[in-house]
Amino acid sequence: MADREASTVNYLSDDGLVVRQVMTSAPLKTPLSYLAPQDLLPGTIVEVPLGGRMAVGVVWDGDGDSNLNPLKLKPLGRCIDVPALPEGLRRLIDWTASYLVTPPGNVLRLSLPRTVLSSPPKRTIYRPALSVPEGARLTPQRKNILLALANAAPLPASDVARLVGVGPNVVKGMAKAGLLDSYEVAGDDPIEAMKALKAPVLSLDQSAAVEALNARVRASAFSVDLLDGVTGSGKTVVYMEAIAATLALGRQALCLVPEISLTDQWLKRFSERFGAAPIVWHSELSGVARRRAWRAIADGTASVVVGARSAIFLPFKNLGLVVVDEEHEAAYKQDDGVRYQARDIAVVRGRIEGASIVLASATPSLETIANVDRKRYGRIVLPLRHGTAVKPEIDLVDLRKTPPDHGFWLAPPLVDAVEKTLAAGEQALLFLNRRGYAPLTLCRSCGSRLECPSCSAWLVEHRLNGRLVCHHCGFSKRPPDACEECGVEGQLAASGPGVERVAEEARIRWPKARVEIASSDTLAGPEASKDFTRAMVAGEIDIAVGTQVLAKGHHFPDLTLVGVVDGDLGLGGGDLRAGERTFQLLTQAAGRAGRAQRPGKALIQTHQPEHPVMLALLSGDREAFIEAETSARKITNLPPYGRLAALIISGRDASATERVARSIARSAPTYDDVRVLGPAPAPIAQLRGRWRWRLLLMASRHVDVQAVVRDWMSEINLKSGVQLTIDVDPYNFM
DNA sequence: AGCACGCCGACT
DNA sequence: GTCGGCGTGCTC
Repeated sequence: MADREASTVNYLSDDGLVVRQVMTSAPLKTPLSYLAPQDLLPGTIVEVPLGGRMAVGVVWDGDGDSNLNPLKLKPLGRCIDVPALPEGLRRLIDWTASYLVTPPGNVLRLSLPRTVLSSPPKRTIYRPALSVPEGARLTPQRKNILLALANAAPLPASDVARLVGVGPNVVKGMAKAGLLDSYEVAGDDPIEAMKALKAPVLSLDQSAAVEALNARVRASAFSVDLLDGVTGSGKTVVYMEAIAATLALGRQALCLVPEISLTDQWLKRFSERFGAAPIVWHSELSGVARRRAWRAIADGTASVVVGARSAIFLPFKNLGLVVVDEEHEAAYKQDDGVRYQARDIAVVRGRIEGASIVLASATPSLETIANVDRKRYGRIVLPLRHGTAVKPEIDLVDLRKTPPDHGFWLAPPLVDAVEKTLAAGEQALLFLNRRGYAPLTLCRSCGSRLECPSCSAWLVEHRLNGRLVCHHCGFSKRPPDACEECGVEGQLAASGPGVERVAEEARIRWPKARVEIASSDTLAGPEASKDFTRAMVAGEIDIAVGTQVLAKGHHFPDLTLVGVVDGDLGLGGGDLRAGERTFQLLTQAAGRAGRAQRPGKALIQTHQPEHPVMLALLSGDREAFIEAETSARKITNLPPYGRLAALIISGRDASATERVARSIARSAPTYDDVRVLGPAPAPIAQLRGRWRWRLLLMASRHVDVQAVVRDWMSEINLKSGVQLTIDVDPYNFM
């Protein structure tokens, strides 16, 4: 770094040590100062003494604190054999910490998981010997191995064996006989190289979109574009070409996906286009896979990564493109720990790295729409391809006029539609975004409800495994025989439907139909998910009853009817994005119907058919919905036209927590353009045994919310088990 | 985050 | 009388 010679205060004259800043994962406001050799580059990962132990840290940028006495500083420890943290990522960590009002060490932990620090084991790899030794037997198997290795990089025995279809001992035997040379190298398995294979045939619209995106990529400068196209318009094809253009420039590409379970079909298409699988990154990766991916991304050998939100903090060496698929998905917002929004972080990273950002969605978020309107983002519209997919016909079922029979959940119009679908030999999907059998169990004798012992939430009955489950903390127990309040037996009644109960109704109404449930409970793991998809495509299921895991991504050619059991679910509550989210989810769910040659139909059951969301769904007029929602947010000064920050005060002691919340509220800032609401008990007042109070700061868009919050927090001294969490741009108001 | 220091219950 | 419970506080 060029600034070193200028920082004379940092020189310790005699032994050539300088003061350097080192960031550790300790939740401190700034990095700490240490004595370091002059030639140590920022980004280097080192061990440092910290509070009587050795901690891992990253050499940070900038000079040390000149107020510290250099003679009292400690020297840093050994360097760790890991690629350095790139400059762009260091700047991103600083920016993110400042934006979220959280210690940068907390953000660093997202970029530097512990598992990547371990050294890869030594491996033995093999290549053909330069000359064939005398008397070595050349069996056909051995010949094949020599042939396979002739033009390939040296490989470990197991890989050679797999390539040729023999056991690994054949390879080792050849090394003993002198036919192969073996040597040891350190490092994880190398990454397969990508090469652009056959370019796809594109429609005219798709070609135009590809041209526009690739011009952005080739400019090698920061840009953001909304790729706006309904399901079936070929968004994936288009942004894959942008990835190809990025690879051609020798830069890396990242594709963010909201849930990693969606990537199966994506990975297949990717391999067809690029001849190798991309690196995947998500929370369930094993230690070895994590280390291999992280190091390959840092040293630049991994050129394409597909990952969940945390992948935005990976140490890319030369990032040229980030695609945020389904950019409107709430899953991009992390809702505990460091509460970041990966889509927003992607845009910031694009600015730092000089990269192109592509936000892809059929139902863009209002935040993105606002940025398009402000001309900060470009917009590339991808119209529906003619002949390949048809918008489903959407109808509302007014539950007030045609209610379901007592004890049932499907109203007569939906029952009729399912019957017609079954008669035509086609498939129906009943959509209900509620897991389990019944969301509530109540006692008919005393009226009490079964509640979680450590959360203020109802226990959800799951009949498939015979338990009552808390969806917030995971607590579960066997259903009791008698009411715990009044002791009366046999009076506990399931109330309301979940997918299991709707499936039960479907089996009663249509005993011959093959009914399957698809929720995160029944489709846990990629295998179960693949099985279900296969059975649907093969026509082995007549009626699928599913939660939102079914609403997206999959393509079932014989599915022609989607029934939304409770369209109003999610419209209530104090969530500012309730309408937007319902519109997006129901649009997606309805979009499952009739994607192939057969026209589809979607029926949405609702108690409020006059609600703007329902009217927008009915007319298929997305723009009208956006306009109405936009003007409502403008009037109320809510995002994206105002700023929000939530303060969550939590603790095990109910009254101490309330006291702290009230005292924080009393010291709230009093500026124009800033309002503070609360404190109010959180809608789920107790979660995992902790009582929670909330404050909401609302400000105009030009207010520096972070500065206001930092200022406010500087006067607050927390004590005695009460914790304060700051959530900038909150999504979750529970 | 870790880890030490610090004051109150059941044990060799 | 100690061993250790985890509440509070600091880390260059």
